[in-house]
Amino acid sequence: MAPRGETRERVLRTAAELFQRQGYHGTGLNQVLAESGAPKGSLYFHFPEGKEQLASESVALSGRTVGDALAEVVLAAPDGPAGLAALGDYFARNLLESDFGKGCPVATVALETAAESETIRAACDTAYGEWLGGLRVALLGWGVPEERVGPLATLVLSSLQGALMLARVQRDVSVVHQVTRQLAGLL
Amino acid sequence: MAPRGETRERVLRTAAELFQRQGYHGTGLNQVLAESGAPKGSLYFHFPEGKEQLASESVALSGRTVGDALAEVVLAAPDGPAGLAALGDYFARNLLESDFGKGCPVATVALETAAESETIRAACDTAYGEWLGGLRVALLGWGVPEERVGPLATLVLSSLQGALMLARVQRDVSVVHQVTRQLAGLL
DNA sequence: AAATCTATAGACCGGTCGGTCTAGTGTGGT
DNA sequence: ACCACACTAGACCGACCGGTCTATAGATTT
Repeated sequence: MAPRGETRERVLRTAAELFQRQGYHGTGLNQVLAESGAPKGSLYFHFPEGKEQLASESVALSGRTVGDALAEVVLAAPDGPAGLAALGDYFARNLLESDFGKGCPVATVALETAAESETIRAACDTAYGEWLGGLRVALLGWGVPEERVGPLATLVLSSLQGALMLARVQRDVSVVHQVTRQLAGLL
Repeated sequence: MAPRGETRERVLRTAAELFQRQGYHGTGLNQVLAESGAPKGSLYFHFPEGKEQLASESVALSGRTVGDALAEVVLAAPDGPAGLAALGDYFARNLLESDFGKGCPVATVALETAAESETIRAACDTAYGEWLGGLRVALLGWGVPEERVGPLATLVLSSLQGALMLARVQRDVSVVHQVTRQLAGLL
């Protein structure tokens, strides 16, 4: 038998990847099970509240994973413009490597379920809240005046999210760089 | 019998509304049929390529509808800041009136299907292209220098799209206003 | 070694999915 | 009057949906 918690994590990671690529309603539990190699019984043992719980935890996991990666990328940058460029590069690379299959790991599920499942909506809200917090810290570190940090972090997150979506639609990452370059000019 | 084309349009309008609220995979054809009062045979008579065609045309319709409304709102504005504020107000009102059910009529379907259906992806791309074109014209009219118009229109569209998504997730329109206010400061 | 608990395993369920098919109905042309 | 044609109407299909259930295997405790 597999070690404690191993199956749970494998299922969760598979689900996170599929939800990111195909969205909530576009991803079937059977597919998650097939790709993770787990039987149905295990799924409902580890996630007794079913698909909703699986999606909530997937969003939380993705949010944390990407949030950590972003923090690393951003904190390594010497100044604001470099940091924003690194941010854009990070997402652009993910887009290209997945043939535009993987944009924001939260956005698709967020839009699909915001009005349908309070649980998932809250998980998405939390994930974005964490990113916003990280952005504020980074902006402060780059010398942005304290009273501008809040709105600016919001603007950066919004435009990055929009750019990520447009890039998938256009199958072209240039919009991401175009946006981050202009954001850099604001600092 | 209903007049020529009447059923087709009723189905299309119902579909557009449902796709906007629930996304592509979250909307069933049976629901579209039930709400529009059409039988299944009519659907496949008017849309022989099925759900994909219905979604493509819905996106095109919504894109045109909202695009026209935006053009009206924006062209009525005396200057850039007023125009951007009007843009934000338009979307914020839609969000509030629908209890955060209706954000961008294209975004959810776009994210869900960009990697899955080339047809729908192209329709979304066209819709956003039209909006971008309208934005460029408006910016030019507000005296933005010609070489800045392209990138700036992209930034406005991106950040507005991101803000619309975040607003639904946060169930709060303030992010929309926060973003349009900062964009206005860029002109 | 017996008992207990965690987790796996997958058959099974009613319901809904997108899509097809055949029959019929109202309308305009001739 | 008749015929085409455009459109309506909904029964029907296999596939798949999320979810439940019972049985069992492996590890852990006593």
